[in-house]
Amino acid sequence: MLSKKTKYAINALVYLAKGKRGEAIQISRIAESEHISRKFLEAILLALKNAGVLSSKKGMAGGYYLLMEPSEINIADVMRLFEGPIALLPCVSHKYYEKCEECKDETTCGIRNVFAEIRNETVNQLKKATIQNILDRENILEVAMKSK
Amino acid sequence: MLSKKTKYAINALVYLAKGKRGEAIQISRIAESEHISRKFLEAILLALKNAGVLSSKKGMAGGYYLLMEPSEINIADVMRLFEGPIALLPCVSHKYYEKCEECKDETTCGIRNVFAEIRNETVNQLKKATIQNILDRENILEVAMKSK
DNA sequence: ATAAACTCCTATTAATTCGATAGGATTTAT
DNA sequence: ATAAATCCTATCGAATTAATAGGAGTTTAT
Repeated sequence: MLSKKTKYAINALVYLAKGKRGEAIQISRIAESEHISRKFLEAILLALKNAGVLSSKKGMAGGYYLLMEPSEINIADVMRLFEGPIALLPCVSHKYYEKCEECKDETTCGIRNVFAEIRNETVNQLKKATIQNILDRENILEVAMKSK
Repeated sequence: MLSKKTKYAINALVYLAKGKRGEAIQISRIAESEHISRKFLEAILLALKNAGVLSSKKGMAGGYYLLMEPSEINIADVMRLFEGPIALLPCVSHKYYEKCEECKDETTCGIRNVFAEIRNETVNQLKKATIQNILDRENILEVAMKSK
């Protein structure tokens, strides 16, 4: 399961993507709308900023705004930022590789082989899931529900 | 990432599947071979027994043995047993469903829609990954390495 | 200039989960 | 009987997660 940090990050990104591009939005507005602790969200937005996803404007009328296009922000990257590796085993992670303590031979390990495949498919899937993709689905679903 | 519990469970299952069917193998033998704390492994095997994957024989010359076929034991079920839901959000879990605290409308939530798809594909993938599948891969890999 | 309204940053805390350990009860082959 | 195994419950320390606190720094309206 996703940690609350990751979930809140996605909520905030979707919220920002729904607003006007370039317009700075204050932490407290997002926190209120999405029911997130303001101080907790503060740390999350800061991390997204340091990762280059968001940018911010300080001072009065300041706030956060998207730096990347919603179509370029994907769940895989957001998850890596807040949860660490997507791979289920350290020995199949690209960015956080670590040898399994007592693996006799990595090249012939069936477990590793299976989990390597799982990792690859999962990453592909999570990369396809962008913020833009989420917005598009929301629109489709809303239209579909109205015509019911 | 998988917890050590889940990882150890898979290691133990592969170990048991490599041995003779029906033969009871002691916890300490598995623990030694796979470098797992004996007491910790005890709890893991007990859980697998209660889940109907393993069975055991008490007393002298006792131990654990597979109750299910290696081709019927899949990673999805093992993960559910030790990690809980496979879904990344509670609102898209089948077996552990929970409403998201502040979701205005579940039927039009784009986030939910995306993560529902991710869940389905992930479950399919993890169900295909059986213990038998791991053994098969190991054999293939070993043959391939020898001919190098 | 100054005060208000923001972000930025570090530290702390409370609660939960994870990995491991301890010890005795129960069962069974010899 | 006894030795060797599983069964079961309880506990503990460490790590992680979620949240809070407080103030330093920055910008802007007035």
